[in-house]
Amino acid sequence: MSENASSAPQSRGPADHNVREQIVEAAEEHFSHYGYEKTTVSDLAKSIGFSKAYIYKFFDSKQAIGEAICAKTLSAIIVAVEEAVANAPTATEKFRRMFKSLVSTGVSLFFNDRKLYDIAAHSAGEGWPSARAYAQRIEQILMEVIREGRESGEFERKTPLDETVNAIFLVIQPYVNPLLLQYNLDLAEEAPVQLSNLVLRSLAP
Amino acid sequence: MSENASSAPQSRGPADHNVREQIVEAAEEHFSHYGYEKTTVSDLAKSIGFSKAYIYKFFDSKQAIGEAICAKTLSAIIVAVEEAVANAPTATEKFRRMFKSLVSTGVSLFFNDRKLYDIAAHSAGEGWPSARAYAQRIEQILMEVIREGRESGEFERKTPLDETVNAIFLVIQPYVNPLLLQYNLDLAEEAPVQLSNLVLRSLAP
DNA sequence: CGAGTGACCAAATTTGTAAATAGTCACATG
DNA sequence: CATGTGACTATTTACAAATTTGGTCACTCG
Repeated sequence: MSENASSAPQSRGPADHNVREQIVEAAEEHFSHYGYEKTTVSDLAKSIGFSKAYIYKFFDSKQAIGEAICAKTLSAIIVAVEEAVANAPTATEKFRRMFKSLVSTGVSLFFNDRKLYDIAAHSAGEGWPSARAYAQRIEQILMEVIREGRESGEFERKTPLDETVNAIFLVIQPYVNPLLLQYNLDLAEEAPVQLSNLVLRSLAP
Repeated sequence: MSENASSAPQSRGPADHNVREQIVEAAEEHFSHYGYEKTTVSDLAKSIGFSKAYIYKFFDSKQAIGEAICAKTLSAIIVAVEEAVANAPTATEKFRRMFKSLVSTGVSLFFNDRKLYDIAAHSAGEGWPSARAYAQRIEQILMEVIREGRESGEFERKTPLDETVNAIFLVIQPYVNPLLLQYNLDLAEEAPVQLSNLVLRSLAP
């Protein structure tokens, strides 16, 4: 939603009409169908009726295309989380729903769009900008929730905010980071509940 | 230290003299040098002067040998943890040291004995008995520490013990499970401190 | 009978090589 | 000049043949 593909409309390569978007669309379809490795740049070019060389006028590399669709995938998760948080009455409940929706969206990505999940996991493993932005946004939302809870008196205020947020971020990391989630799938059901309880206990005034 | 290799001395295969031990010793050396996959059971046999077939009188499979040295590796970590816990005055401090020693021993295994670490990680990923026993023992020690803290009045007593232990186990899991630790190495320094603080806050009466 | 093995097999792994792919560039074309 | 491309190369990948390896068993030897 921020520095995504379709944003930055200013001339970046040659014409800006909509070729870049076409590439992204084709990539999204091919990647989610055949996976990142199995789709070639020529496939993408062919499917939008251009030559492979032209693609490189819009993206520096195949990986850059992967980045674009990875960013799209991850920001869909963020949107789900934002909605979940927005609909919650208290900070306590915001945290619970945030954690839960984060995990369940991730898990459903894993089972329903494995190919896209794999890209996201790879992205997280390599520290691509899309993954960094994702993690950063989550931390940001988390901080807003904690701050709200502190202001409303739900949470304690002694511990430095940064420290609290950082620690909680560490707790949820294994279920939120696509690279790690896949190794914790068997805990995806219980972890959000159990860990929310623990975290909220640690936040008690 | 419990149901390890060299225990169970009763006749298991043919003679019990010390062939089994020789195998384990040779395996430990070869595995840590060349890795599990790169050492063949013929290598092991040759290095102790027997034929490959004879090895199978003592172990059902190559994996069983891997299990044995994996169990040895993991129980070395447990020993370090037990010492750390034993030397701590309070339950609070026991928990801090337990977590810290668990991580630092694991990290040092990763950097100093990568080949052995890889076996442990594989073991954890496949749910081998050695890894299960390791996790179980950690949970057990954790429970003892929490119980002690509850009895001494350091920790709260309202939450069911099982639930508390389970949640804390989930928190430390990513830094304690060899399969996961390797993806969290960059956090190995801060995580034990930050998370200990959070957990102990959640345990406050 | 207990200690120990060579020979054997199916499955996995390595190896060598032909084919495919990411990425570049000089050049069309209107 | 803006839009677009075929042809080229260095590097990967895909694949089949050849080798190795995990595992078994009938057998020897004392």
